Formats: sequence, structure tokens, C-alpha cells
Amino acid sequence: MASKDHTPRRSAPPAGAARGRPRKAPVSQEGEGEEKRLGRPPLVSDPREEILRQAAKMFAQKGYGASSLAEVAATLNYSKGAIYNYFATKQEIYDAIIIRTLEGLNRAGAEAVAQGASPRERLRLFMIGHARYLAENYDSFVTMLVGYSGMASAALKDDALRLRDAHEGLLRAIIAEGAADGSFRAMDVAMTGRAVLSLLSWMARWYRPDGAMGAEEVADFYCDLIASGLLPREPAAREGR
Amino acid sequence: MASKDHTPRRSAPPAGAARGRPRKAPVSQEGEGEEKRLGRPPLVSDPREEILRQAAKMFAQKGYGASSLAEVAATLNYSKGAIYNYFATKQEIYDAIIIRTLEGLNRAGAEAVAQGASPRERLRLFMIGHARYLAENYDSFVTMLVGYSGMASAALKDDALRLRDAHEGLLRAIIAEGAADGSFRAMDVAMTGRAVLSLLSWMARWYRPDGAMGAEEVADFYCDLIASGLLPREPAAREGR
DNA sequence: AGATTTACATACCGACCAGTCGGAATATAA
DNA sequence: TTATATTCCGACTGGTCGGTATGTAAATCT
Repeated sequence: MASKDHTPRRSAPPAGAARGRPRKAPVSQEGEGEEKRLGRPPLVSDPREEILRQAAKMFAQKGYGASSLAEVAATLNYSKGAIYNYFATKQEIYDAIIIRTLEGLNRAGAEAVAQGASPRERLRLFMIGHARYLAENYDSFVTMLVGYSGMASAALKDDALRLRDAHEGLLRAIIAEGAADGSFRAMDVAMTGRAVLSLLSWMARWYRPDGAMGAEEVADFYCDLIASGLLPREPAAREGR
Repeated sequence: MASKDHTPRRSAPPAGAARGRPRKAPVSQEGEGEEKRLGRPPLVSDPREEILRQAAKMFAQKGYGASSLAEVAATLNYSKGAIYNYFATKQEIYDAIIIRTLEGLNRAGAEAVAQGASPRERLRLFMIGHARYLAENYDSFVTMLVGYSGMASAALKDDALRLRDAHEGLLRAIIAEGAADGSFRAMDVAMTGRAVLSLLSWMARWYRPDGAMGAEEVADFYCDLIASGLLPREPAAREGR
């Protein structure tokens, strides 16, 4: 039997060789057309996705430690054991949520940066893109920011750190560029970036997708506040040039 | 379950560990002088305080769920059972940490507000006071902001919410006053206050007491950033360097 | 000297949970 | 039909943890 060591071809855990493995081979890893697969079909299509979704929901609500896989399984009409066909450990589920969320956030930031003309405009697009991604991936985002905060594998932890730094790097580049061409004041770039990300990150603690204010609206307000400041302003140019 | 009034062990309420409001330990409460107490003396003076300190440390590091009372006890050379002489449940320990931390934060904010002359100055004092309190009560603060986030008793939850709102209310009053007398721009008071608290709260995620930058220093930077903004102040943005 | 009160340790219980194992169910392929 | 691959269930294990019961050590009071 050429049963591979459970490496679910998703995202990118290249270095992280999962130690534990489900008892059987992973789900179909095809990349091309829809091919008929052998064996009993899953109860839900793409169980891996559903498990991640439900787990993120529970992690966000009750935290990692207080969430049991049995409960996750129950909401999918699964037994607990079935989950282990798709993930080797509970930790692996958590890790997958974190990594994929950071990847998506990074992607959102990169797209925003590519579309803006001036640093001022890019900053706004970055913040709004960040907030929109938060709103659209609420549970995963909350899990990433407030839940448990511990990845087991050092390799995965490095991946997560790299992704986070890349996202922050995009922001710092915007600020540095704005400072260089005079459209921003010259300030400590790292601390300014930290401030912007603090505003956005803390949204995970109070923002609710069904609340009165939209996430992009909040980001817009924050961007204006951080750009123009609280002090009154003499008649000055609002737009970046 | 078992809603019997769990006073610690025997009769007296020496630790005040009962339902309802947390009360101070009688040992530390001065007033009627040192009275000789009966029975075997504690291994450490003020065990209640030590337990709260150690528990906050562990909660901050590993989270509520991942922290065991046995481990807390071990660091104090206690047995697990001994803790139950001072607290009825693990939850009660958590609740006590949250409440006392919020009370202290509220006090710090009130002191800051009382000392500033102008809204601009009060805002700075408020932010610095908040940051200083964070630095001086780091473990409790982190526990309050990132750990577990669930209080059992509805009454205590209300207490916590009330304290949090009071703190935020102090800040909003500063902003509203500044907007009224023209020293601040007219902006949405609630959202502006939220932004300020977001900056400060997120410090619990990255600030380290032994780090390079002091907490008050950070608050000072944030205050300047939020006040003056990122855009250049003067229309003629010809920054000579 | 008791008697009493407080502060602990030890041992234990019950609940819960991550993870495992054998096998049953359901699909395709020959 | 038989063989094989895949999914899933249900029962089980090993361990952890919150909380309790019981006894004992050290202090004061009478």
C-alpha cells in the first residue's frame, strides 16, 4: 500500500511533515478534471472545508481549548472518528485555519497595494482590504487573533510569522514611500504601521458582521482619523497628489 | 451544580470566597491592628494574592483552559486542594483577576483625567496612564484582554461591563469636550474613543515589559499620531531635511 | 493538658476529551 | 459476484483536570 503520510495538499505546509496520520490515504489529490473516485462518497462535499469552517466557528466562539472535536463533528452529523480521516490532530485543524487565513489576508493586502496610485490612496485601500477580509472570514480571523495563539510545529509557526511579517511589510512600504515623497509626515515607520494594524486587529474583538457599521466603513473612518488626526487642521490639501 | 454555599472549608469566610461580589481578604485589610489569628499560619503571607498573581501569569501565558490549578499550586509549593481554601472554583479566580484589573484601570483613568488642564493634555494623560497600568499589571491585563473572555455569573459580567464602560466613558468625555471647545476636530466620539482604546488594548498582544520601548513611550507616540495625524500639517509640504 | 481553629496534604471521583481500532457501509472496477 | 478503495460509526483507551473527602500539622484559647 502506497499510503502517503497524510499531507492534505492544501495551502502550503511544505516543511511540516505531519507526524500523526489518518489511517487511510488522504482524499483525492487530483488537480485536473473531475474523476470518479473509489469507495464510499463523503456525506458532505469537501468535508475538509466544512470541518475547517465549523472548527473556526467554534474556536472563535469558545476558544480552542473549550472546543471539542466531538462537538464539531456533531454539527456536521459526523462522528468524532470521522474527522480523523481528514486531519491527524486537533492542532492540525487549528494550524490550517491560521495559515490559510494569513495567506488570504496577505493576498488581500497585496491586491490593495497594487491598485492604489498614491501612498495616501494605497493606505486607504490596504486598510479597507484588511477590514473586508476580516468581515468575510470572520470566524477564522477571530480564531487567528484571539484564540489560543499557539502553534505546535516550529516550522508552521515560522510560516505564520513570515506571512504576518509580509503583510506588515506591505503596510510599512506604503508608509515609508509616503514619508519619502512628502505625502506623509516623517514618523517612525514601524510604530506607525503597528498603530494601523492595531486599529484593524482590535476589530476582531468588537466588530460583528451583522452589526450596524460595515467593516469597510470602519476602516474608512480609521484611515481618515489616522491620516488627518484629531487636532483641527488648517485649510490643507486632503488628497494625496 | 451543587449550589451549596461553598465557603472555603469550615466555617468562617476568611477569604470571602462566596458568590456575589468579590470582597477583600480580611488579612490584608488594615484598620483594627494586627490581631492574633487562630490556627496554623499560611505558608505564604496573603495566599489569596499569590494565587491570583500566579494564576494571572499562567492564564496570560497559556490561556485559561490550558492552565491547571495543580500547576498554579505547584509554583507556590501548594497542593491543588489547598487552593480551594481560598477560592471556590477556578472560574472565581479568573473573575477576581478581571474585576480587580478593570477596577485598577478605571482608577488610573480617573486620576489621569483629574490632572490634565486641557482636553489635549487630558487625552495624553489618559493614554499614558492606561499604558502604564498595562505595564505594571501585565499578566492580569493580558488575561483580561486575550484570555478566555467568559465570565460565568451574569452579575459579575455586568460588573465587568460597567467598569469597562466607565473607563471608555472617561475617554469619550475628553474627546467630546475637546470637540466642543474646538481643540479637537468634530468627529464621531464613540468611534474615536474606540480607536484610541484599540491602540492601547492591542498593546497586550505585542508589548513586553522588558522590551526596548516603554509603555508610556508607546502611548506618547500613539497620542501624537492620533492627534496630529499622518498627513503633513502645513499645506506647503516642503520638508527641508 | 485538652479543645478549637486554621492550613495544608493525600487520595480519590467523575466528567470530559483527544486519539485509536475494528469493522460496517457504500461506492467503483474487474 | 468478488475484490478493492474509501468513508464513517461506535466502542474503547489513556490521560487530564476540576472539585471533594478525610485526615493531619501547627497555631491559639481555656
